[in-house]
Amino acid sequence: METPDVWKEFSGNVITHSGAHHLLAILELTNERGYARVTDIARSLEITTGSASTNLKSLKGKGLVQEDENRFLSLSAEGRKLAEAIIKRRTTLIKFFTKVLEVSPEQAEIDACKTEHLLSSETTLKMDEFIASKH
Amino acid sequence: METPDVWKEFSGNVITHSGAHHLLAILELTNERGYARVTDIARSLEITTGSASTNLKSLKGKGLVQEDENRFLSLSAEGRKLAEAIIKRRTTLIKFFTKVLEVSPEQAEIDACKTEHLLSSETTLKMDEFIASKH
DNA sequence: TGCAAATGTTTGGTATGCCAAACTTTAAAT
DNA sequence: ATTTAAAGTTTGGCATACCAAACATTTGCA
Repeated sequence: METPDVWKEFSGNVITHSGAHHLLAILELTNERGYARVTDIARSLEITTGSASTNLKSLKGKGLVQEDENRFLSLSAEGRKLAEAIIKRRTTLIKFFTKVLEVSPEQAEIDACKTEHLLSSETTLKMDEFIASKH
Repeated sequence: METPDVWKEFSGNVITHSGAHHLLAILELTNERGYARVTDIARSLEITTGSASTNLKSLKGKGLVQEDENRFLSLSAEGRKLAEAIIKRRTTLIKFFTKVLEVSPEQAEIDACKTEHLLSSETTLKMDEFIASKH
């Protein structure tokens, strides 16, 4: 039978798919180019600057993103922690899907991308341990 | 670097989390009680009948849900196929998480619920094969 | 038959998240 | 210095998806 308390947890996720990718974009852009502006993030995610501007305002409001006097964006400590956790999850997922399950790299990337912000730390940790012990 | 064509696939899913659970509710209710009305689905998912009514109208429009002259709802052939595929995925995921990864049953259920409509058939098939070969 | 309860729909509100287009601001280049 | 280009924000529109509350319909019982 349905278990409503479980299915409704979907909407209670700490970060949305879109939000997660904005954080990742900031992290990657600053690592690769040294800076991340609204335009850079919009280009990276292939959305309009208008959408990026609105989304980033929301992330700023949540204390995950900061902006300096020259409009350069960066992650707050909390945002950075979140982004790094997601990257860690993605790496684990892709490794697990391709190495353990022998899923094609293309599909593994898509599945990892769709679920990296949703799977619990318990499950990804267990995947990590599985890889470590058997491979 | 970001791969926007991949991250954007999230929104291109065939069915949303909410939609999936409406289909599952219809399937389970008809199996267990023989019928499914708007009220039954709303109660099952713990949403208002107003929300259920609107959501089901949309699913009817997509040809996944049908309604007879007495307002009893049922799945179309396509809707049934989709719902059964999701149930199959959920079963596989829970089994894989608990048996292979040794994730707690509670967390396995939550993670399965969050990702059952998102993971590709390739990945879930590989999980199935893994369970079959090693357990 | 007629009214009350059950069932179902609609409306207005909130929130996310995308777009296009208009607008403002900032920076650069002649 | 003025103009043009780049960068950023705001607005209105669309779609999903929830809610509460008002409204409509149907059903069942007295």
